[in-house]
Amino acid sequence: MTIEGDEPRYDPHTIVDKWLPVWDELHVHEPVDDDSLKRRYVVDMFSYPSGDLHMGHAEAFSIGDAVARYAMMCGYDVLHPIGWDSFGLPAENAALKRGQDPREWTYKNIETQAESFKRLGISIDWRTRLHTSDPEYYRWTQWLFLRMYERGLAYRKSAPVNWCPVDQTVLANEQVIAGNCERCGTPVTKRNLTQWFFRITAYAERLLDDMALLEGKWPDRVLTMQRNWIGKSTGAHVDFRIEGHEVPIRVFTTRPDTLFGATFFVIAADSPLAAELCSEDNREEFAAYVEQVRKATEIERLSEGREKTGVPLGRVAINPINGEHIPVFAADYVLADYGTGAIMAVPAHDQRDLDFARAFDLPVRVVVDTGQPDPNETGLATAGDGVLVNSGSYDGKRKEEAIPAIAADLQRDGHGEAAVTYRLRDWLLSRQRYWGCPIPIVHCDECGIVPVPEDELPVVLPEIDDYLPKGRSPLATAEEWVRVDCPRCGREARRETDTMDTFVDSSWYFMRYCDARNETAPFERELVDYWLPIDQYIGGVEHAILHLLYARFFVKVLNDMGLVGFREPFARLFTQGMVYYRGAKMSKSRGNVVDPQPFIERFGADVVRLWCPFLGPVDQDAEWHEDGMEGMSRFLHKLWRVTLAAAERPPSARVDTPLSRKTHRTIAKVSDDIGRRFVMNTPIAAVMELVNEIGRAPDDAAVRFAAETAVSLIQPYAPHIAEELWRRLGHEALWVAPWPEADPALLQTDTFELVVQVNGRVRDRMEVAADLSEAELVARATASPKVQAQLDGGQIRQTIVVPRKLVNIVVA
RNA sequence: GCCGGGGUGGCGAAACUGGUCAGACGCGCCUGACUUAAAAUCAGGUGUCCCCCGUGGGGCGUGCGGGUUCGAGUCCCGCCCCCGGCACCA
Repeated sequence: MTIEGDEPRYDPHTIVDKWLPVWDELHVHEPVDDDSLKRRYVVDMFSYPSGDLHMGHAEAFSIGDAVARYAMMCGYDVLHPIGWDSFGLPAENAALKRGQDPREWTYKNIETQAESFKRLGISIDWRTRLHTSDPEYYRWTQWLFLRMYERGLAYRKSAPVNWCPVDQTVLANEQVIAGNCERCGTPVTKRNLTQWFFRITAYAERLLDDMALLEGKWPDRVLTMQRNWIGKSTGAHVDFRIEGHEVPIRVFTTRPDTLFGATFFVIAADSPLAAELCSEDNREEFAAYVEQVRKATEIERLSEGREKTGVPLGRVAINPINGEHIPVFAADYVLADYGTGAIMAVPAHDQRDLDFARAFDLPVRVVVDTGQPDPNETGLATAGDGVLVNSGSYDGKRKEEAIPAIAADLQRDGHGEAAVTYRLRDWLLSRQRYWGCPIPIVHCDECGIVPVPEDELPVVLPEIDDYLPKGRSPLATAEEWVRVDCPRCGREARRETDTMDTFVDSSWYFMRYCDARNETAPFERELVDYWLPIDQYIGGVEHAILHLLYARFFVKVLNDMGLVGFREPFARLFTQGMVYYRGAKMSKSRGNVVDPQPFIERFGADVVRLWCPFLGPVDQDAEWHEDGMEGMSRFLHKLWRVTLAAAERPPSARVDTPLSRKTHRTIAKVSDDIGRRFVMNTPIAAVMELVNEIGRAPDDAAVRFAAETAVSLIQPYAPHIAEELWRRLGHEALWVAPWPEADPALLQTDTFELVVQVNGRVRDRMEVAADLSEAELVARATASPKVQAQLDGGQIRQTIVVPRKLVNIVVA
């Protein structure tokens, strides 16, 4: 298997077999943690072990590795870790389908994937390796949960929550995509359940504010998506007294200026408040309505243009600003968990309220004159600017003056105040499934909710026989595990049987990487502060508001706890597009995965690593195809050929030849593309161009230098062939070789091709000296016979000179 | 409906701040070399139409219609189509 000597042909496999063990043995991909070195922390979003890697992974990790290797060659001490997000539903579903233990299935897949990463030659520091389903890891997930609990950031409440009837578990809002379950696509329904939440809403403002730190460093669309998701709106809280009810009911409105136009009052039908307020006479009708609402899926409920429905509650609310009595309804167009779950309805100025008013024949009173036609006639609510009417002493005020004025008056009179509300809701973290991190809580009849003492962590996931989801956690069937002495009073108590959402596991893994084997803490602050924030985080757009928001929240909490010294985890984010195949996103669950392995066997890892990013701009979606991978293989053969030929030539010192100039331009282009622009297809194309030039100019004095440079520049993408060719060029290890630097003097040319235009159309081009003055350039241009022919005696009205580029002559 | 992204050759795509006849690089296709032949490999050509035997020359071309400019794929206005996100959030 020796590769010494002069094989005429490039054989990818012998090269991979030669260098992989060398890299491993010499630990070349582990940082040296030298304080004097500039450092880079490059993280690819970790993988979910639902099977072997597919081309989507291959693309993502090719990009990440190119960034990591480029940074290494630029002299950075690079930490490039790896791990697996190994808890989660698919393992459990697969286990059910095959009668296999979720553990076995998961860890087998992890091994397969790890092997694939190795075969691809990704520059990973394997010492960081972690799996979120290892007790050594989830012990600290539980520990963090308890710290959150102590701070009141983890709590239990009964609320209407999203329920997936197929997966038989609750879901966070972020996991409901257009009314469907994120994982299985089933329409989601609502249920009133007691569940665990993280108080992410307490951080809404800071999550929003700190986006200023990310501006320009994260893709705009991700920031926009997060901003929309948090959904801040400013307005006022207004308290309405309900006749025969002691406590006033508070509503939120963005339009306190329309308070005089409130002609009825609506409470979310599925909120406890509606049931509480319902009068005896209306109870039957109300119960039937709530039943109907509960059964509707989220998708039906949200569909636009749907008839407004609701029932009267037989109650009267009193408008605090004018004492007016208005009827109270329960309806499902008001959401129980946004704002206060109740609204004042102003049909003239809100389309939804107007639709309801027309369905129930309720009065519509215009209180802001916008100059638009009367909503009573058009059926269209008016929302624009205008002047207040029918509003007592506020008449004549403009909308924007009225909003603060009314809010201030409400506050003065104790009926409300200016307020801010967010669309973001608390993060529902408990799941009624087996394969997840157990929530470290004990329920005691005497003491209530009792946290598991720290020294008893981890609460190990018990082994059970039946994983089948039944609407309550399968953990409940592990009776011996559930039964436990209360840590506080010692009486018999029961363990919490819900497990955590996997997004909890993935909210802190990138910190654990820095201290993956720590047995006394989740990580040491010093180590984490050394590497984080992550310099470059790379992953799919699909996590724009799930993982990326949750992780930001976690880091802010840890920062408040003094466990880390930074507020944002990901200084720079790159989101690659998704890889599609046969019209759908490539994924195991859709059954349209393309396995890289056969291609690695046929063409070698380098070709696969080059081909994925070459498919198109990596930030955009791409349709997978393999026509062209062959061409990539041809390119490497050509690189091999021209480099071995160049290796025969004497070393080329700094010479000024066409090829050396091309080489320097290529260095500048590739460095800029990878380092600044973050594009991956064009640097590969640029190296191809250079290699073509080398092939065409085998006798150029700079040929050896050009070949050496091509080998260096391709290293981030094709490290194996690069390493081998580098040695054959007579050098030591490529991984310690510096990234080539472009010589500015050789980027510029002494002459350039001057383009001569007449009236904006190119008529001639000529090679001229670079140091000619503008006047001289114009003189040369006008002297051209072709230009003269075009001028045809006409008057020259203007000449435009673009330095080093063109002269444009404008004639009448 | 609202918010993003996009529409360029037979195909994937380049053109980064308006400036070298737009189309780099790769695929495909065509031609040639090698071969008895084919495959593989290598070299060259390849937007489109018109005049011309050819050399050469000219016109038209970046979803559609306008505009700004000496000059527009790039900027502005108005449309059409595709993809993604959000969607009764008061």
